[in-house]
Amino acid sequence: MAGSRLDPIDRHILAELQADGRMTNVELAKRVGISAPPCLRRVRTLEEAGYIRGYHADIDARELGFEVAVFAMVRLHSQAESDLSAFETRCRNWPLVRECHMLNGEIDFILKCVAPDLSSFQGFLTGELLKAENVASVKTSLVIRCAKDEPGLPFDVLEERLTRSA
Amino acid sequence: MAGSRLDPIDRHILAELQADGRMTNVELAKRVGISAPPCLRRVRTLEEAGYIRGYHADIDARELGFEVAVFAMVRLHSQAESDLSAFETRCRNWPLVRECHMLNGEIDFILKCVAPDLSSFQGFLTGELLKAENVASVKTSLVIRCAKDEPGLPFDVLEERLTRSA
DNA sequence: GCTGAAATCGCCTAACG
DNA sequence: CGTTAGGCGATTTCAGC
Repeated sequence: MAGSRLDPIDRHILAELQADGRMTNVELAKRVGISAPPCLRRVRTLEEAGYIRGYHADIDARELGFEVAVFAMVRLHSQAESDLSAFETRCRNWPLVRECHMLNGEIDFILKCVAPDLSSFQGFLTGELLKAENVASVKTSLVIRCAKDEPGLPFDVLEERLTRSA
Repeated sequence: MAGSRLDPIDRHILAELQADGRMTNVELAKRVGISAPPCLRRVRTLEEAGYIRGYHADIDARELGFEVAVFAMVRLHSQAESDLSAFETRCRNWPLVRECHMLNGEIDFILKCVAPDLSSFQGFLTGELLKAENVASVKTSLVIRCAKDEPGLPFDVLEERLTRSA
């Protein structure tokens, strides 16, 4: 099983850094029960192995002036691989699109977008997304309110699985 | 406009910490062009004012053993406020549900879920979500692949807006 | 008010056992 | 993995703009 190449201390490190990515190494070491140098070595290894992709401040979108969030469900005309990846490349270049996931089922892609206000989103929608090549239809849903937005992964679920399979 | 209570240095700090949340304070100070002490004070102020909600390591879900991601579109029978918030509370207690957004339109909520594998997601779907009170229907879409998943916000869009309105 | 300079304290991070 | 130790960063204090 993936994730089991990591020992419990590594998983503990990941869980702590997910919860507080700015924690000092000595604090982290104390929490996971080892001394600072091996702890730092583990963190570096986890970074280089790709378990840790980066560290990011979590910034309040509304406070910063991004008042609207929108999910856009996109259907394409062609689902040929070259057309799919062309659309993905376009999404990566649109700053208002923060996430782009290819889905199974009738919808080809779901996009999570942010914008300062409704009119700037509509500018993007009509001026960019709907005009883009190969886009057949776009259904948008405004986020009325966000009830939960947890950054990472549920480590408790992982631990439960690993102890059960042990 | 929101976000304009911040001066350009504050916005620069936020952008840098969004890009690398583990940057040292002296490096941050160098990048934003002030010395370390006032830089640290600004960071603390931004944290206390709620602009910065936290710092999180970005962990690779697949590497950790979360192989599947799913979007679930949920409709409820009742949209009375007490019923909406009851559903939101349930979502907050489901570890596999990482995001829960209330939407306008025909779909009441969109949930972003992760799971170690399909069968554990289906266990959650049939054992928890579909059984939950007030849930009328759930349409799920598996994420085939993720083309873009940027943490954070597009600061360049913000800067462009602010310079244009200045 | 703000910033920057200096000084202290604590942490980071080698090298070694 | 732990301990030691030297260098650097963090953070307070204080002076200046």
